[in-house]
Amino acid sequence: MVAPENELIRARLEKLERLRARGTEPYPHRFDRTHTAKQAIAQFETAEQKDGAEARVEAVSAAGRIVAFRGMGKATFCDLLDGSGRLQVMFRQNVLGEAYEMLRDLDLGDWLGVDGPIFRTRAGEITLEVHHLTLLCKSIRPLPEKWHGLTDTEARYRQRYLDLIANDEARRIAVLRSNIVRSMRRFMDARGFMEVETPVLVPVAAGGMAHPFSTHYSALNRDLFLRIATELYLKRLIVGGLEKVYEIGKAFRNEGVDLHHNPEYTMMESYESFVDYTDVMRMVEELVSTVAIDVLGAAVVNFGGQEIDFTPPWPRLSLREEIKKRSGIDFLQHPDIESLKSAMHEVGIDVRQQASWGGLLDKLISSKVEPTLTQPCFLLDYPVEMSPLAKRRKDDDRLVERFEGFVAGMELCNAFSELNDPVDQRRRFEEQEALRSVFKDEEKDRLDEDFLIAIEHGMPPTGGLGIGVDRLTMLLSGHRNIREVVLFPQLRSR
RNA sequence: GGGCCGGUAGCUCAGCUUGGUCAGAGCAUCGGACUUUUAAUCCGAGUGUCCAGGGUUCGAAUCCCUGCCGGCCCA
Repeated sequence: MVAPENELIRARLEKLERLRARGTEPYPHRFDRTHTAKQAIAQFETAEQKDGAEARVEAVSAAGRIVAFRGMGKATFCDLLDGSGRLQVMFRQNVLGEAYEMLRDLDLGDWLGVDGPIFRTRAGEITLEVHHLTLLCKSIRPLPEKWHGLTDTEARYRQRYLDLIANDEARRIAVLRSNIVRSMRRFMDARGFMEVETPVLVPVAAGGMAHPFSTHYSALNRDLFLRIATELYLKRLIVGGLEKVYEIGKAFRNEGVDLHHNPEYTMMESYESFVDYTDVMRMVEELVSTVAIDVLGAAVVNFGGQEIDFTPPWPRLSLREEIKKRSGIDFLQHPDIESLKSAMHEVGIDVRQQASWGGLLDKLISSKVEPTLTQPCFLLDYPVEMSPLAKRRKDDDRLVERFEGFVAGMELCNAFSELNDPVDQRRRFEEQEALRSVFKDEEKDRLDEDFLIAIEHGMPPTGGLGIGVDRLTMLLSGHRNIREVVLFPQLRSR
């Protein structure tokens, strides 16, 4: 039993009992709907084009939540909200007779099924004239205010259903995100990739540099981690000969929450045999522009007042050159920690938090280069220290064939020509393990012995990619805050 | 982790500077009128853990301290 915690709920519970007393079932099992709001309106508009003012569409049945209620005595107007949008419906006493009385016990928030013809009112709104109404669900808790809606950020995140009811933008983002994911799948499938699923619960949180969540599997009495990447499992499949695979799924990072980070986030990773990172670059720019056109109808989007154009090709920028251009520092000239640290200090970067060479360079990139990358572009050729899974360049073994895609100052994706030399891979993992024991506060990749055994069997040349679905949704929806594109973002418990 | 801002009715907010008719408004709700309204309108009514706990005071939504939750900025 719901406690009648206040006047508003008590009043609704009374109505609920009144409805039951009059023989109305407030929670029926099903309803036959012929039209969504959008379809009903579209069909009427089509009829109007043919018949003009005489237009009428008969026998429509629609269903939705009452989100506005305008009673005028013997006539009443309601707005019903369904998954497609709003539909105004009109009730008249002389049409409904006894059934009109039910309106007294309806409230904003109730779900209603209605049947009747569609017409256009004097005020010009396409409206369903209700000949028969069915209560589909009685709501006993009041909705947010109709005009200002729900603006409290915390309530919008904690009770996303209210946000979805009250705010068109919340619905738009949810639908957009779904369309983006569908479009990505279609793109990958069309290119001959197969979608696979790999474990979320893993014995080693490898394949990236992040602090993992840990858990315990009771049946096997074994500690496990939530994956931080799908990379190493997908590459095992490449070893197995699946050639072109991708996975869209959650990865987890046991780290802080900010504008661009949620502890669980969605990535698409893909691996393609026989290609290198230049092929992956072409795929990424095509993927993103195709998805943009698919979901928005254009490859140009407005993001925070700036026009961002995803049309390929995106500029390929050398990481080394960009850093030099923005800070004057050539990282190849500073191969040791102290030298790099003092060079960074000289250009005004706070280097107190970073201890390792890779950590410092990462900071240099994020403070001097990333903010300048507004239009889509790729940064190429990272130092081997920060990229233990990528293949070295043929012309310089201090650098690897790796790129990251940036848009609006935000990292969108990360990709490389995958390292398939098992001896070098083992050495790189060992270096990461060594770095981690020295720099305990910094995340380094972890050695995954099973993965090493896999690639010792031979992995073909492979181009791999990881692209953030949340980030892409932010870019295409125009929101800077990841919490706007995640339906249920992580919050502190209350 | 640091700084700043916020938390008052179901929702959106005012009140806090200057402690004392300050428990307020609009929407929503309740009662009444109204058969083409659309933030419907008109008449009348009731809203409450003022985030929590402690302190100062004759007296605290208001001042002080601590905590919780959220936002923004920085690290």
